Amino acid sequence: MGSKGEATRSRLIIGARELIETHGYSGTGLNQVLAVSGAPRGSLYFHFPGGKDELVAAAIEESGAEVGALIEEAADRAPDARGAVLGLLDAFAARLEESDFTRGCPLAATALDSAAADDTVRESCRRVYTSWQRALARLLAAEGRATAEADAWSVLSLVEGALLLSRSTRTLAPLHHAREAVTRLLTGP
Amino acid sequence: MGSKGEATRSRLIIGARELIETHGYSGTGLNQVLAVSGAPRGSLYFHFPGGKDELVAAAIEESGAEVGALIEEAADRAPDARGAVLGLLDAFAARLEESDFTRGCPLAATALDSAAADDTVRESCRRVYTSWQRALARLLAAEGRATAEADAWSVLSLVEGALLLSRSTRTLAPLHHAREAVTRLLTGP
DNA sequence: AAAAATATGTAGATCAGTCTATAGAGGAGT
DNA sequence: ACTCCTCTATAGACTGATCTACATATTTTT
Repeated sequence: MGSKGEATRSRLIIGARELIETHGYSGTGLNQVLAVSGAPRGSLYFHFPGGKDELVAAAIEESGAEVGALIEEAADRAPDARGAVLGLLDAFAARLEESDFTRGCPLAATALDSAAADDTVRESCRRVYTSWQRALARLLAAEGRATAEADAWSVLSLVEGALLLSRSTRTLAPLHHAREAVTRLLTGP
Repeated sequence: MGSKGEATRSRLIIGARELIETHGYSGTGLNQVLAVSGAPRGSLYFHFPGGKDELVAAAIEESGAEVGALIEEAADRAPDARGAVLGLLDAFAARLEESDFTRGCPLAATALDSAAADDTVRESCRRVYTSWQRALARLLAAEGRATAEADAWSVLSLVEGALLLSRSTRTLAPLHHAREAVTRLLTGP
């Protein structure tokens, strides 16, 4: 495993991540990925014998891990679960604004347009979303919240929906109002 | 304006709606649309000189109007805004389950993967989402809720996020938990 | 030298869009 | 009643580009 090979593999995943986040699975061509990452065609099928599906699945998992780390980071920084979610929303808002509303949830576009398609990619999306929900549930359960599992799903729904609407309307309003909603949801019992 | 022409135009939109809902903008080929609707290629460019973008935009608007009617219908049936949203969630849950988790929000896939596509489609999505938010805001304002505008965005985020997650995980859990969250959000001040 | 990785070339399918030809309906004029 | 004319709509072939995947050859690393 030469470091050169790993570097090329990494560049391919990075390129795929950038493209599928904004254009989804079908909207991303391998030629585009190759152009962005500067890798030759042969390298793609050497590192990802499964072709497009394997590359996209790897990109999804990597993006998922990155957001997972973002959740943990926000949890470390904030005094409680509510603060962690607010921090997460702020981080997403900043990302969305910096990218001129092209980068919201890195999985969403792919999760939706591959839902009826390939099993590999769809399964990756399912696994990543579930891992995020579990991370949130852990935070909520750590505060003794009885409905941690359910609340984690609701909070994740709120965040994902706000990202979708903010990106589509090109306004931070949905994300902004999601802050208030999270505060209300995670206050009290 | 023969009725024959209108019928063909309608069949094209119906076919486009079915396909873009599950595969998004990029994932839907015009050949597929033609095959599903049984219309010849020439008819497509006769009724939609703007090509794919114009057809998809028309499909988005029609789907948007249908969901808008669904909101009004739920509002008529329920005693208050909270009940209306719960009815809407139930309707979406039924739709999702009946379609084996392929049909959630009819716009979402297109809204996300058409970020780079022509402005026509993106603008249609933005307009439809905003119209849904306004419909919800009217319901909330009618009950004297001061934060109707903000709450409408939050509720819509919650619904859209739950649809996304339910479809991706192939479970009704997110939609189910969204019911509880809506109840909590729309109870009290 | 053997294995790992890179570098192109190419195949076959599908893509959106344009082109020309033609069928059908309804009105006008004789 | 009949033909002529026009507009609407259908019908499908065709184009050039692009797509994923595979094949083969070359370079780099161990």
